[in-house]
Amino acid sequence: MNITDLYKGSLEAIVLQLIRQQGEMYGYELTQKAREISGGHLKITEGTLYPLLHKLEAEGTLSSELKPYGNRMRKYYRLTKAGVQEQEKASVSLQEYIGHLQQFLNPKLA
Amino acid sequence: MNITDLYKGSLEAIVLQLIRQQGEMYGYELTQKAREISGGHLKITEGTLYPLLHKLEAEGTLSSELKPYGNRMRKYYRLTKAGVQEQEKASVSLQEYIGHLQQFLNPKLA
DNA sequence: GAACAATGCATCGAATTTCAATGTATTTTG
DNA sequence: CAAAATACATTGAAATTCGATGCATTGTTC
Repeated sequence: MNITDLYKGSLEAIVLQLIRQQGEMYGYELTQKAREISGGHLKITEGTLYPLLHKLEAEGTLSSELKPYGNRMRKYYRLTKAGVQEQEKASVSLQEYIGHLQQFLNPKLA
Repeated sequence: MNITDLYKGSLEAIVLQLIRQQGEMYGYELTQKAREISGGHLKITEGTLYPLLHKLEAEGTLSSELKPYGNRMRKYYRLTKAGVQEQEKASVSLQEYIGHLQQFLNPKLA
């Protein structure tokens, strides 16, 4: 069991959370920000991130816009209106989840 | 995104944690305890739990003992010596993970 | 006492998720 | 100028997870 494995179920919630905070983000930026905040533990691979972003866009949670940055392109993602709702639900779920994890670790505080 | 999904990556750590606290536990008991502590959110299905327990036993993290309870059998699992080490690592990882999740939710406290 | 829910083990196939590898191209750094 | 970083993406394999199913016992309810 690797600490990296723990993040598996929470990746989507984290991505929505980061985009919400920053307003808009591009893929590579998400991988860097996630790594930074997690103290290096959450290394989102491309094979995980891009399919996830595409799925979220297909579902109508995210919208994207290509913007040139010098000679290369960045694909910026932001939350749609529906996405904001989704993110808010995800945020509540995350907080509950954290609370439950703490219960598991420290069942005395029942 | 369902709150249940969040638990995916942390299932193994939670199972080890519960067995550590209780000394020994059988499969069905684990599903009930997990559900209870998570306020009903973590419903570990049999198709998930039993393969996981078997894997952990095959790896030498858990050992099992069949004990009769009335006319039916319960298969009790406990941590091996190696399993205790594993569990301690998992516990530390879980705490770090929780800390990181809180960072994602509340990045001000950097 | 018959039916149904709960307890207790388990497997199986499908679906989903995730990783590692690979590909292309530009920009920055040593 | 070569290597590392930036930036997009796909693909196939591996791992995980779910839902359905199966079997047997025990407890509850009508």
